[in-house]
Amino acid sequence: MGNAVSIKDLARKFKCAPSTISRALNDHPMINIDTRKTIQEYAHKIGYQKNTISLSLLNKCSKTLGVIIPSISHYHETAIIEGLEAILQPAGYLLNICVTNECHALEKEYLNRLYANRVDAICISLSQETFDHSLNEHIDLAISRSMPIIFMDRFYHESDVDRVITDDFKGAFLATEHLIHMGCQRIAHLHGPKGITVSQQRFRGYQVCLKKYGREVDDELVKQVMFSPESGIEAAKSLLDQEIKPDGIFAVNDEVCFGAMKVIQERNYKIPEDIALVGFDDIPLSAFGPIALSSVSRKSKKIGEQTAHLFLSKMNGMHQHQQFTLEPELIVRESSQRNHYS
Amino acid sequence: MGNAVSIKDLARKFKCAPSTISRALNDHPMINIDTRKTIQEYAHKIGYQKNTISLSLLNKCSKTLGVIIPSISHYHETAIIEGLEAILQPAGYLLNICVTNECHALEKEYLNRLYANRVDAICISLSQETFDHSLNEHIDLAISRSMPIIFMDRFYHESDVDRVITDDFKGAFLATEHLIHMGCQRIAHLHGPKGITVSQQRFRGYQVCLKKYGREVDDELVKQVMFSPESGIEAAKSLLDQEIKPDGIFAVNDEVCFGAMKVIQERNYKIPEDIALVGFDDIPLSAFGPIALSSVSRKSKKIGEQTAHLFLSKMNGMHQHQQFTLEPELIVRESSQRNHYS
DNA sequence: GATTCAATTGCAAACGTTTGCGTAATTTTT
DNA sequence: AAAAATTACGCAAACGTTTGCAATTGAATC
Repeated sequence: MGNAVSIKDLARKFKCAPSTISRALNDHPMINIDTRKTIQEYAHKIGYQKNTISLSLLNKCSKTLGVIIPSISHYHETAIIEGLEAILQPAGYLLNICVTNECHALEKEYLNRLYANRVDAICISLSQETFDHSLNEHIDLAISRSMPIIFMDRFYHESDVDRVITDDFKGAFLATEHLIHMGCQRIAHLHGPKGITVSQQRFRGYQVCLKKYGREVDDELVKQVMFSPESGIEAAKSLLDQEIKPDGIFAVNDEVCFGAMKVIQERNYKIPEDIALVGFDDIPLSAFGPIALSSVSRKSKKIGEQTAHLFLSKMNGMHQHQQFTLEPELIVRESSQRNHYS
Repeated sequence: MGNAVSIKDLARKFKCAPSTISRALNDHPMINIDTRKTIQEYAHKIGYQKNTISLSLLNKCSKTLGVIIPSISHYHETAIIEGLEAILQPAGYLLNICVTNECHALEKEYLNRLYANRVDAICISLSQETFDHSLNEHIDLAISRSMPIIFMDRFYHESDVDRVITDDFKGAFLATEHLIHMGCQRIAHLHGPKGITVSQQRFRGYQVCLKKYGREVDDELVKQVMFSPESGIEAAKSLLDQEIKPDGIFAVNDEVCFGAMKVIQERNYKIPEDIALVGFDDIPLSAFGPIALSSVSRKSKKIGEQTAHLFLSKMNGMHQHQQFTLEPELIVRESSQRNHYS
């Protein structure tokens, strides 16, 4: 890559100053129309392409957005990326995507590397380790360097930050309420990793809904899981091994729910008659499994789009912090649709 | 981002030349040990971080890899990204990820934008449109600009390029052979989009295997699909509406297979007794659906890792083109495991 | 006390591009 | 024909960093 043709090369070729070439290529008004045409044609012919690195240096603007996410293996994250790209590609931006695997050290390292590269802003969904140990110096450092930070999903500051999140509380509330409406008496919850905001909010939605309908929150019906089907399997087994078995399960996400579904079917319970199921995230496959899964859609792509818009507004000089909370939507399918209404 | 502290600011502060600061920060041997220490400590204190954009300009090396993929919503692509990151993060690289949505114009645009940003190389999996219309001038342009291009999965040049692919032919062969061993007599194939290499190779593996075992390839048992469950549903319906119904299906990928599975269950055929199923890609959920899906794993993460190694070797001066073909592996689960062996 | 040597530091160019200002050449106006 | 205005281009600095070479300093040697 050391032999790319530059504006200086063109200047030599045309025996003129680099500035003339620059003006010709940028359709500057104060340039002779013939020289402009000649230069443009020649530049196009030999495949000249502006080196945007020098522009980044000059303009202190790299036309690049840094994205730090804990994982990229779930629908939610990829949909966010799709949403970001849908808005930012037409705006001329590129995305630097960094996956932390829930590791704080990596998050810190990436944050620094993105700053070194002077990306125009960083969108971040915090890692679990960052949460668990309330580690936030790296974020504070980035902010003190006046790097714009936009939180997606997982944030820790209560105010004074830009963020785009889903109303997980409401989503969980809707899911639980739906199970109540379907006549479920003993609604279990598969609770996500503790430190993470989304897990907490979903659990809270579940709790508050039960209380609103006069139900007790039974600790035996709340199991801790990771965001994986394996974990859902374990938790479901433990639920079904208990004396008090659930007749409805609200899981922290769809992967967990798939795991639970497998166990339930293996033990010959019927879905949704014996046990109704509702997941979270509305992953594409949830509609196409042998039993279509009910799920709370958190409009993942929209999170990306909204984040992109927030970012663009910041680039346009909006200095006030903005916080968006998107509305989730309950999608009812076979796994929870009963004819029995209470 | 216009107020970042630079080496010049430090030079002013210490009343010395920028070069002294540079040498101090880089542990240059010819620098007084005390000044070095003082400068380093102060730089760390105020959070100075080298601007790598200027380094990119100077060294003609951006420590960034461009990645162009047709989609990011499937396991395969995200696993590739994980593989790339696993190797390239420790090596100090960042990834510019661009999703084309199978659109040629976008692919061309991104290719150009990545070149403008002077990424160190571009890994690309070609879009379907690029295939369908054999559009390759944009690739040729990039190559003529001496931008290193590494193909993943979907390529078009037969030689003289760097590439990392899976042996799709072999994977399809293994899947088909397995269905034959399971006693299937009428093995259908859900054939992916025509122009795409992987679809063609998988179809060829299916064909060659059938012929090897003395079976006819029945056109009625080969249905065209897109890479989606919806498409799998349609194709399965059309298969089951025919007079000659299959007793085994090899699908071009797992999503399609999930769609087919749904139809098969709705029509009360038993899996695997009436119809055995094998998919491709071994997506994580395939093991955890109510019926665990047999599938050909194409070691998606390994593709990313191998691509990363190929890239690094190119960065280290390896100029010869390298081509890697990874071995797929058949994972047998419930959906095809019969007790009947032929 | 003059010379040599080593240890530090400064200078300036380079990477590729843009842009304000100056200037030459050409045209228009008086 | 002289003055003014216009047109088109060049010069040089700037963005932040590195690095070969020159320069300075101080100490050691003759």
